[in-house]
Amino acid sequence: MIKITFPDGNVREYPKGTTGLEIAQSISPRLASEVLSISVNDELWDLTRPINQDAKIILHKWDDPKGRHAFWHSSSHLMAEALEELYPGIKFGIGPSIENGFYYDVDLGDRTISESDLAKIENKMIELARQKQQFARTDVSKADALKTYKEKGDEYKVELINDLQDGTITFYTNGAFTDLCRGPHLPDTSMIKAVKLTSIAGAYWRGDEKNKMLTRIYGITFPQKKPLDVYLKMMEEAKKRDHRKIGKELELFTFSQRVGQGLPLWLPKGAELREKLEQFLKKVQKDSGYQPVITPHIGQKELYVTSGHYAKYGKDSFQPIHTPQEGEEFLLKPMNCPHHCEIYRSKPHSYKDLPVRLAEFGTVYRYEQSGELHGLTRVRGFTQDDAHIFCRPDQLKEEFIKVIDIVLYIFKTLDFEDYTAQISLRDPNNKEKYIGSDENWQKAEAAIIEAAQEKGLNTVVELGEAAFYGPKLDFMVRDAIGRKWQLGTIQVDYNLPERFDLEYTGADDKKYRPVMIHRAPFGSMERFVAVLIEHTGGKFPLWLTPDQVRILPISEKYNDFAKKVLNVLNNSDIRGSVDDRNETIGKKIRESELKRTPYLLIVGEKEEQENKVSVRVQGEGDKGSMSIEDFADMLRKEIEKQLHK
RNA sequence: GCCGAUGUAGCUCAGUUGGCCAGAGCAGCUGAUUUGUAAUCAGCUGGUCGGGGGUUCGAAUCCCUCCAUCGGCUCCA
Repeated sequence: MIKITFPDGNVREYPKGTTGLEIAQSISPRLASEVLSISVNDELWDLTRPINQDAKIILHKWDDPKGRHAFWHSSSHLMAEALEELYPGIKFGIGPSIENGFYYDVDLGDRTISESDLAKIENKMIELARQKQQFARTDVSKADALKTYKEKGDEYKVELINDLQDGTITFYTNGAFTDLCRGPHLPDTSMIKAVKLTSIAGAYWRGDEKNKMLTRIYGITFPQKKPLDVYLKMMEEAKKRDHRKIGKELELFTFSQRVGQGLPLWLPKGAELREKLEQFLKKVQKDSGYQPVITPHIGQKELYVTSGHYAKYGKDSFQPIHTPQEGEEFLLKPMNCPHHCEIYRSKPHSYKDLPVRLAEFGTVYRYEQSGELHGLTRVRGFTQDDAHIFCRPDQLKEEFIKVIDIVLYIFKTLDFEDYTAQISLRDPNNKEKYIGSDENWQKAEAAIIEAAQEKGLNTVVELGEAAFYGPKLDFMVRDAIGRKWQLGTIQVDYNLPERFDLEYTGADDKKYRPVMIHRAPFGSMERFVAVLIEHTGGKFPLWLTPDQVRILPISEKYNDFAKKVLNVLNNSDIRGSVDDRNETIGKKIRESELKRTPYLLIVGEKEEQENKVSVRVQGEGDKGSMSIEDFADMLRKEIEKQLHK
């Protein structure tokens, strides 16, 4: 007998060689039908693999990423089996599970697959899944594994196996398909009930553009039909919320081929929205001791040679601007930090002055690869809500915490309730990629980790994701339909103060080096507005929305009264407009509803006589009439509540 | 930058195997109507079919090339 320890600490005895599936069956048949994979002593296993020693186990179901991982990984093998049957001789790269589904990279030789072939593959997958094929695991020696794939002529698998250690190699077989795989897999294919192949794309073998481009087929599967429908609905909803679509509908921003790729043009409504966001953050920053500064859009090449950015990004940036003066070169600024360093240098600093917090909504230009550009989330000219904090090393953690407070205040105000913080540290095995001393890196990394802990942030640590000059803390938010976005960032930098020879005088009259913090709570105005659009579906909070109120006269006879109402509202700092067109009230309502104007005021004979307005709330309908003052008061209270005043 | 797809009026889209002056709805303009909670009616204007080149008696439709957009890959100071 062996002892099995459950997550709650319970211990039960089972015969040696018991499988995860049998353990699940011993608890309840229902659990056995739902369980997808098992952790055995923190290692992810197949449910059908015999357990021969005492072990700590966790059973993973669909609600657990480790359960879905097995499900989608098995689905990827199922798709491979279908592909091999439909396209004999096809070669396989890798086919992992991903956050939402799975993919497989395949080399089709001379053949091609298009979107229209996907249904055929899906049907084949369903057909094979119904055969209840078992996933059989076999240990193979490296020599045998190589032999198998050399005979099959699959050079990709051969390359993968060459990198593996003998004794750790396993194959999995389902039906006619055998694949090199670490597992784990489902007991059999019958659990895969709903299949959707979502897209086809090119992907380089091993992500290297020097290698051959393989065809990547993405898909997602579910244990029932219903969650697939829910998923497909969610995808549709995401399409509806696409900021590029809503940005057009609400006339927030546009692009022009003639102006150039990735260079957004902010339309009046969008500019107004963006301005509100800026004012909001400026107020918060003023209260937190930041000092606004303004710097030019270009700087001498020397500036970026000093900062080190020229060496690293010069080739891939907008190229230098030349002047009539021979040899003179300027660069469009790709970041604001060097300018701010020069501001710091403009006068001597005492330890008593620190921290110095310089803030600027600074527009920067980066030559992103053309294929990278995407709506407002990835552009070539954008405005950072940037600030640089110069502080003493002993102030670092406290300053870091203060920045976290600002970020969290913003998230709270804009209803981003679900967020995590990613701590990006350097890759300990690849230290030469980074600049700065070991000691400084350790200090900075410790300060970030401690600050995040003290604020009780939900964090994940990523090694190798740090910037080349320092570690960072990035905030990832989930929007209203569950998608993840990276927003604010806080970065520690020991490098630029060194390069710009920044200093302050200590109490002992000696010179010291300040530490620099880069931070942008929004990230960039462009990206933040894009995420905000997708999060809200274009229904912005009242304080932020460009048009808070639209006044709709029943007919032209009441235009004068409508203008009077608008006047009263304007005097209460409420933004609005009158729809004085010669249109029916039904049409005016429809258009304003589609523009997502939060409040519509309908005014006609009745309202004019009683000096009242009829209120209609966007998406909710008629709310009856009230006096203009009461309405203004209601809006004022709503805005105060949104801004936590 | 790489692979693949797409590009028709301000917007959303039709345009059959290459064949009469390239269509619709919305928007816009003009007129009628003066409206009570999601589209009033009528008329009109508007397109070198992404740009350039080619094949053909004839090209939105076929070919080449450039540009842009979309889906990925790589990248993201």
